[in-house]
Amino acid sequence: MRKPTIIDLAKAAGVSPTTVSHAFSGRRKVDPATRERIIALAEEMGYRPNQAAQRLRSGRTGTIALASSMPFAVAAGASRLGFLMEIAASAAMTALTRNMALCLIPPLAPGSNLDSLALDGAIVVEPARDDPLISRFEARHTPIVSIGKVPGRDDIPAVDLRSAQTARLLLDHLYQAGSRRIGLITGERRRTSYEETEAAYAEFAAAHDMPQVAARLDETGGESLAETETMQLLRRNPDLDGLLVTVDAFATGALTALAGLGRRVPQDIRLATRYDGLRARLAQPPLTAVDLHLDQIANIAVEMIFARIEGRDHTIEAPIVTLLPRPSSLP
Amino acid sequence: MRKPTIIDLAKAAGVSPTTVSHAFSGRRKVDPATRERIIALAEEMGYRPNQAAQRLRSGRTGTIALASSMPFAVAAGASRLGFLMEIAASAAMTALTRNMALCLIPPLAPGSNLDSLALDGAIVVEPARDDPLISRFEARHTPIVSIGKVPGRDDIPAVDLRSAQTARLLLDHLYQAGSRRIGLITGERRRTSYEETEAAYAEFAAAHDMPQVAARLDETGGESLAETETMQLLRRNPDLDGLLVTVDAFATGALTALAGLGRRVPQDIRLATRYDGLRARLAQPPLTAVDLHLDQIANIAVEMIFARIEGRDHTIEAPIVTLLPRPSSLP
DNA sequence: AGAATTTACCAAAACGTTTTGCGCGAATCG
DNA sequence: CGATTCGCGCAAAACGTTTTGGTAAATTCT
Repeated sequence: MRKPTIIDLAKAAGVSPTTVSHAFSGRRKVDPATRERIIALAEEMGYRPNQAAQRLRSGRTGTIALASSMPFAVAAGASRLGFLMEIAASAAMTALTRNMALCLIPPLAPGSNLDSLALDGAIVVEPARDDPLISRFEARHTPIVSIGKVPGRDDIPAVDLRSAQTARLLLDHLYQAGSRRIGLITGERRRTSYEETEAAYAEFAAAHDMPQVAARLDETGGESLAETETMQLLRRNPDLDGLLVTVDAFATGALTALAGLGRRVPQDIRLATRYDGLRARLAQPPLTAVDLHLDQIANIAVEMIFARIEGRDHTIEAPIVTLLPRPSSLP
Repeated sequence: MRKPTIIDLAKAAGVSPTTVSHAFSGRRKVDPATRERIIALAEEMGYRPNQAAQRLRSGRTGTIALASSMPFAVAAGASRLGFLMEIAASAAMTALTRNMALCLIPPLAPGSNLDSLALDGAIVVEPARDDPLISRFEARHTPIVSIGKVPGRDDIPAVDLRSAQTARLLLDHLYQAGSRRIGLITGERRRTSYEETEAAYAEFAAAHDMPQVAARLDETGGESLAETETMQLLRRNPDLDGLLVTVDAFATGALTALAGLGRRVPQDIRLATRYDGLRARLAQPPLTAVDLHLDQIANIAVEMIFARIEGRDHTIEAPIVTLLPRPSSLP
């Protein structure tokens, strides 16, 4: 009573294994009648092609990597959660439906064993300009799909995170909520989301005749760095009445700073961030954020890397982002 | 310039593929000298055994499942994070070092495609008594390791979550912080962690001559259910000055209720929970919790399922839990 | 010294697919 | 009507391991 093989199925259907294979793969014509008979019989017998055999034959490994260059302190943190894990959960599920396994790659311990594991493709999350992750995979000829464009690399397929649009959405919202002097805090590394946000901010500032007050923080600094830097920022620019902070850990750090300075949120100064994670939602007050639809993004990334592995080239539009207004910026 | 195979390596070493295989697996004696020569040569040529071939030959799939019976509302939530993901992240990494892929199994959509995917083993997270997940895997003869014992099933290998000890730790702490009337909130499903906590609570109550005030909530109810139920609990037992809430989402719900009732935390009533997630840490005030060392737990579970798959039976002690006192229970 | 055992290795047969080249009858073409 | 194409199907050769049943030579036993 072992699992039926393609041979068992072929015998039962009175055809050769070849025909069964073609019936499933569609790589050659088979008579529609026989095809249906085979499919039905397969269903009945509970036949599933053996993956190991398929992979051996095809040379594929059935594994795709999910890698992030964000330092753990931000990407995963002491609690190992957030942005990356949210993507991982969705991507893992979608990969499953494709009979692919998703491997989480730890943030690049230098000279790590990354070379030892065989991969069909890699999904890279928010890479920075000249990110070593990218060159690693390229050196191995591993197909890449990026979540968030790779700065300066339009040739690498990516799921757009729509950061420019996100920034405009948040800035317009802060403006409508009454803010006239808005500051910006992003990260130091050159990621597309920061660059687009900064550009949108510059444009917004110009359009509203607003002075630019911006800071870039070291991502490994986390909440505490954001706290001290926000303090300084407000000391130098006491008239700030709005703050756009792209990284959620920075945003909660900023919130602490504001509380320390005695600025009331949202009455004196309004605060908004990008990623709608637990941090944003549980903050006091809860932070206005944007629904990036990360689950869909993750699925799209998997579909795209899958297409890429198969040699097809398939670009899928990223979902539209939507604003999630919360007390941190509401009157 | 394709990847060297065992045959290439055998030729280079002047032996047969058989010998190379044995040199690596150690399943038969080979001359130590030749063995070393082979290993060195393998290193030099960059030989890695082809996994697909190994799996085809051995009949293994190289995939283990990570499954939870907790409803998404609690286990993953709108943000898909928490307990489960924390385990997933660690387990995935450890699995990687074993050349195994970890698959996240979605919480059992009834009649789902679970049967379709081939698994070498499954790690089940905090199963309940008579959990359908368990019977599913057993029906398929898939080896199981449970994180948190399976109630009533001492025959299934498990990594103990030490819930009895955890409960005692928290109860003693609350007592030392001044609480004399402590209430308990757990979940409805019969999970070992609840059962052990309840037992420890009963024992503690008896020892301290304290009346028992306990509630079990529907896990799908989440924060809002916990809020209303906590209200009721306190209305009926206004003298409560301590609360042990095992599920973090319930704990934050309770916190909201307490605020609504005008009870100050920790002055009037002290609160503690079990899982030290983002929720506990970000709550206002931050919640006293316990470090379960989930990363280690996850690794242990992977090691155990791995041993189990290979036919060995290997039990590894769970790490000792440690208290994380926070303002929710500190004077 | 001959028999029995151990050592060190090898050849060949799986494992379950997919792919390639080929055959054969039927349909189409000039 | 002969020649060509097309549709449908098959046999056999990979893909890279591990395992099993061997065989000589070296060692040990009696």
